[in-house]
Amino acid sequence: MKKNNSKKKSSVQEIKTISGKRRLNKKQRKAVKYKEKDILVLAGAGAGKTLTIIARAVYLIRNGVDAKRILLLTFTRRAAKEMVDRLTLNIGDNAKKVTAGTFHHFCLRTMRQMPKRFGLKGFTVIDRDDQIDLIKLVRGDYLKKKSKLPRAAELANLYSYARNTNTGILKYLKKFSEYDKATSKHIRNVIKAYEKRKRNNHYLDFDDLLQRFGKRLKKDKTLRKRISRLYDHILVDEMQDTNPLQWSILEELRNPAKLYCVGDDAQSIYAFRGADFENVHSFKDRIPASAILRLKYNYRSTQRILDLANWLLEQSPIDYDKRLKAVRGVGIKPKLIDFNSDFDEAEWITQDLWKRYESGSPWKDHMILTRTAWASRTLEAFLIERDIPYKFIGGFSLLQAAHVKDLFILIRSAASHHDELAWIRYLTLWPKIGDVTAAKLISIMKEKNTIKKALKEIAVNLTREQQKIVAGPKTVIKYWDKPAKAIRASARLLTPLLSQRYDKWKQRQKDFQLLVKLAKRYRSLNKFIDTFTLDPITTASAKRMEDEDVVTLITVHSAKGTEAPVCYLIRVEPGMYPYVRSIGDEDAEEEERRILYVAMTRAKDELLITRSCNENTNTLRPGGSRPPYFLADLPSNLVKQKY
DNA sequence: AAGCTCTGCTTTTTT
DNA sequence: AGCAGAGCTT
Repeated sequence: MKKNNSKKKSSVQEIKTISGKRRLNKKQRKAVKYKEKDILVLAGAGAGKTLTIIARAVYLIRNGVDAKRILLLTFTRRAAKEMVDRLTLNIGDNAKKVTAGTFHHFCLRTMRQMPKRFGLKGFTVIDRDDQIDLIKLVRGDYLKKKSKLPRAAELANLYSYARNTNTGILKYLKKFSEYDKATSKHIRNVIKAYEKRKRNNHYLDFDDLLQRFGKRLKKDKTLRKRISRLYDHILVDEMQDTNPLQWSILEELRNPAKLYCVGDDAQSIYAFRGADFENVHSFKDRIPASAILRLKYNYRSTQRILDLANWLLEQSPIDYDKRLKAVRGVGIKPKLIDFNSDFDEAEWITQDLWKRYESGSPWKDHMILTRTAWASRTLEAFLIERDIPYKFIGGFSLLQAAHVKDLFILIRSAASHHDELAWIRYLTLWPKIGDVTAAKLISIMKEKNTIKKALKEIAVNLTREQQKIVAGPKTVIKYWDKPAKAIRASARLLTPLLSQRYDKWKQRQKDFQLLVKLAKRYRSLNKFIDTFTLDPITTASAKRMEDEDVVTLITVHSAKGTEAPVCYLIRVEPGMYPYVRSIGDEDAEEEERRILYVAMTRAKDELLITRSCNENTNTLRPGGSRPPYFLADLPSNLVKQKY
């Protein structure tokens, strides 16, 4: 198979990357070739976490491990895809045999393969928006009982957080929230009602994917054996972002397979999702026989950039024990540039981008990092106006656009007449039908055991003009195995309705053509729906292909694991770092520091920090006291400041 | 009683 | 841009 000159097994010295070959250093090689059972590789930003995880897989496969027996778990879909691409670069098509994906993806896949073993029959995966919609429905019932309740989105957050940390909801509320006892109980009741409704509809929300999987494996020893025996090696990326629920899944999977985890506690920025860097700190306590290896050298950035990042972490009360050392040399000092408004800021950035482009650097060498999707709106408008090609990553996805959701909901309603959420939304699209009528029709449909009978039954209850309502799902059913056709037909049917409902219709309609194009890749609508629920494609990234020469506009959270020669951090203002909503909560504020740290350490050669400190940002707190701000006491020698 | 429309308010991060 | 709630129309 693979030729080996020496008798020794092949060892990995070099790994191919998009930008060329990378030689592993001694420590990295040690990690990659680790023979004993479980290992945790702790590495600072840019120290080659991804590189070593790829190298590990390559090494294993070259030394005879069947690629099928490697499970590679990542945190985001993007990371999974990148890993597979990089693996392919090194070992070719064998890479496709590796099971790679997010925790959610892996759990869903396995449960779809053997639903009965997990106590499931047909089920629909619902995303966060659906979850909120369903909570809204039950929340409405409880609101009548005349006491206050948090909003649906807040309820979803509380519930999700409690589950991801394996905590009961009441216990969680007592510990981490300000709600009094009565409200807490009220909240619990709403959640119980939500769970019941969810069961009746055969829905699984994102957390169910993990929880159901983990629980079943724990209970059913035969099942645990069956699944855990499929893998010899489990590679886990971004270990610091795993939460207790995910850890419990790893516990079930990890024997006899060996664990190889990489992480960095200074980059833990998903606490809001229950991420717990105890999974990193307590690794050795949980698995006493394990090894921990630290990688110190930074291969990404130049030292001036790291000096600033190091300074930021040193300001923290937490000792991260992470002084990043650049291998690449001193480099250019980061720039800090002040503007009067976000308009001036956006204008300057677009000008700077053009200047760089015209002097020969491609668009794709530039990344713009934003704390929130919303905060980059001004800049986005400027990018469009000044004809700078860009893609947006993070924030809103294509599926979240109202009109796309409407179309999806039609397809889902055709999939099952028990899908309450889909039917409510679909029916209320039509004139003269509000939630009351919709609820009536849905209860009529519930009685029937096939969708065809259900459709017939509601047709009887509709006026002549309203017969079109049933035509929608009927058409979709007809084209079930031809997703592109089904979507085209649905779009045609909905257009008269939707064009009235939404302005800028022409722009929105383009998304439908995009969907048709995407749907062509799928053989049936089932797969299409699943994929889109779990991996929502963002509008901008769907429109542009991966390697196109475009500027990347990205939320810091999505940017983890990526890099670019030139990085702009925009709106680095008081109220943004730390973000206003985190102010007052010590842990949350500290997480904000790590977010800024992640942002800074994305830059390879140049880091440009921009901000506009106007009246708005200075009056964030009533009484005029200044909010905490990470760059408040920035030593002037660390950056080159401009006005 | 059900549906519709207008207005003002808020706007994190992701699977 | 989307949501909740008030008030208006059918």
